[in-house]
Amino acid sequence: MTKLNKRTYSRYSLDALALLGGLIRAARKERRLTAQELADRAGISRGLLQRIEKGDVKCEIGAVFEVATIVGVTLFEADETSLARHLRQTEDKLALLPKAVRKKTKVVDDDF
Amino acid sequence: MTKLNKRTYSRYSLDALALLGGLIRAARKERRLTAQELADRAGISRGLLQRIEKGDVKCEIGAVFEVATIVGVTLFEADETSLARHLRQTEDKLALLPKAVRKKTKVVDDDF
DNA sequence: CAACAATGATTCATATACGGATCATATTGA
DNA sequence: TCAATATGATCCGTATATGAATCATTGTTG
Repeated sequence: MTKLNKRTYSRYSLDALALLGGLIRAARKERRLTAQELADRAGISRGLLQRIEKGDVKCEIGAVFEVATIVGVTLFEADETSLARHLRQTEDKLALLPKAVRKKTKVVDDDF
Repeated sequence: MTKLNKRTYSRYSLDALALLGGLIRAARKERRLTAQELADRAGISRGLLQRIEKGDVKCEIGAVFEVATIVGVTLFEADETSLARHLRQTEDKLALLPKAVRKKTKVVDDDF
């Protein structure tokens, strides 16, 4: 079966991605790191780093986050401890919500 | 040639990714969206959404950002206009930095 | 300016992320 | 409770992202 489903991206997603790439690039230059050097540190190829800095949508998010972390671009403006705390809070919040979302059956048989 | 290079990820990257996935999941439930519904809106499969909410490092960053955007999880705490402004500022900053990083030639002729 | 290093942009082979299908389990509403 | 639905977790075929290699161009330093 041919898969011709082409994904679409909102303007916001594209801008956010471009911004993230730009921040990484700026941080790398500030630290006077070669593209090759940063790529090596992150365990990726120079080509992939190029695409990341361009804001390419088709990149492993893990690779992008790793590169960002290495050059000090923080995604959540939070240090590790506060990140872990935030993680727990999110988990707690999830515990309060229903575990499955059930859609109402169209026909409402409403005899109180 | 077999490629056996396994990537590594810092604790921070993994936590940040898990947090992002958790935030997406929580936002989805708050909006009472089924996994299938959100996946459809984002133009991805339910399986991929599962991995995204788990914080899987191997996902297209574009897909993750798109899902996050749909449920209202903002990465940069910025609306679109301010995002665009931030983008320009980053570009300006880059213009000030040297375009290429040149390493000092450190090669010492040490054959003796 | 000359030599050299970094970047940008290709191409290609291959590892792999993806969609789709399926099944089991969990959860909800009646 | 029961039936219906959502979720979780597989497996598989295929589209594709990745690494590696290469070349041209740009930028840097001596």
